Amino acid sequence: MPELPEVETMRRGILGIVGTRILKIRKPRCRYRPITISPNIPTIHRRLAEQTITDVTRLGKRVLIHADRWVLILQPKMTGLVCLEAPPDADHVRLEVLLDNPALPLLRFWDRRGLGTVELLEQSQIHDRIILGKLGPDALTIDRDDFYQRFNKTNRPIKVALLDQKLVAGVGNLYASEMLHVARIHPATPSSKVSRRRVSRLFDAMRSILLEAIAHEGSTLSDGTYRNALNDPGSYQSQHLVYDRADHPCPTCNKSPIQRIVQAQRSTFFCPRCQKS
DNA sequence: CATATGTCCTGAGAGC
DNA sequence: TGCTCTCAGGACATAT
Repeated sequence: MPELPEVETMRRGILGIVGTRILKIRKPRCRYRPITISPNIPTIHRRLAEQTITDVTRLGKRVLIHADRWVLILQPKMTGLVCLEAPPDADHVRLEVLLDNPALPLLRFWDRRGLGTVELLEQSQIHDRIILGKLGPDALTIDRDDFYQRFNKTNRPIKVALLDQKLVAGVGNLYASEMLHVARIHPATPSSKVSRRRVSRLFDAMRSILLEAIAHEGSTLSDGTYRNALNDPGSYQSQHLVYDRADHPCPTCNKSPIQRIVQAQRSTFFCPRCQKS
């Protein structure tokens, strides 16, 4: 579930490792099927050991740890976490980075479902291997006109288009429903048929919701999986207007119940009264 | 090219 | 109580 706000919270949570030297990269024994790690651990260790971390950045829903000319890319996907404190449990730790810092001795990549990935690339490979053909502009830096042009070019339902990382990077299933509600747009509307005025409203809703969600350190849903780097839950779930609130009265109009529909095999939540066409 | 569907994975919760 | 079944969804592979 980690989307832009959760991944940005992970990034900010481990910023303190900048300036620290990497001692060792290792994979704890784990009874589950191993996650995808590329290249293999000994190679990653050989390239990163003794290198100093120079920056931690975010690319869409990935966390990037920079050291020398290398970039360690952590992709949490559904249940991945980046932990500086004790992870939720010891069984699902997928990668450990030992650091030369008594205050922050160990960075862990934890992932219960194991769909996440770890990849080490050279800085010079990032554009061709991660951005090109995969990622559009970041949801927090794209400009209003580019946003409109991109969503005007596809006929898919606008909710489905919002999940396409090639259009705009960072939005996922939860925040897509929330921003469409605030923008008062029906999620099934073909994207190209949404008026410029409404797309502009969506742009504003996207920015304000993502920024507010970051301020709340993301959303920890009822399964409790998502945690920040210190193993604390986020609090934006208390601000959700429609997500996972089927049959609850719409908090905006106080009249219609929130409706759940399925689009592209994913749940969408909206108010049929507030979000027409 | 654009769009749609299938797949990966584990644990929580439902239903019997 | 303990079993089986369904579902959650990010991103990529494959199909139409």
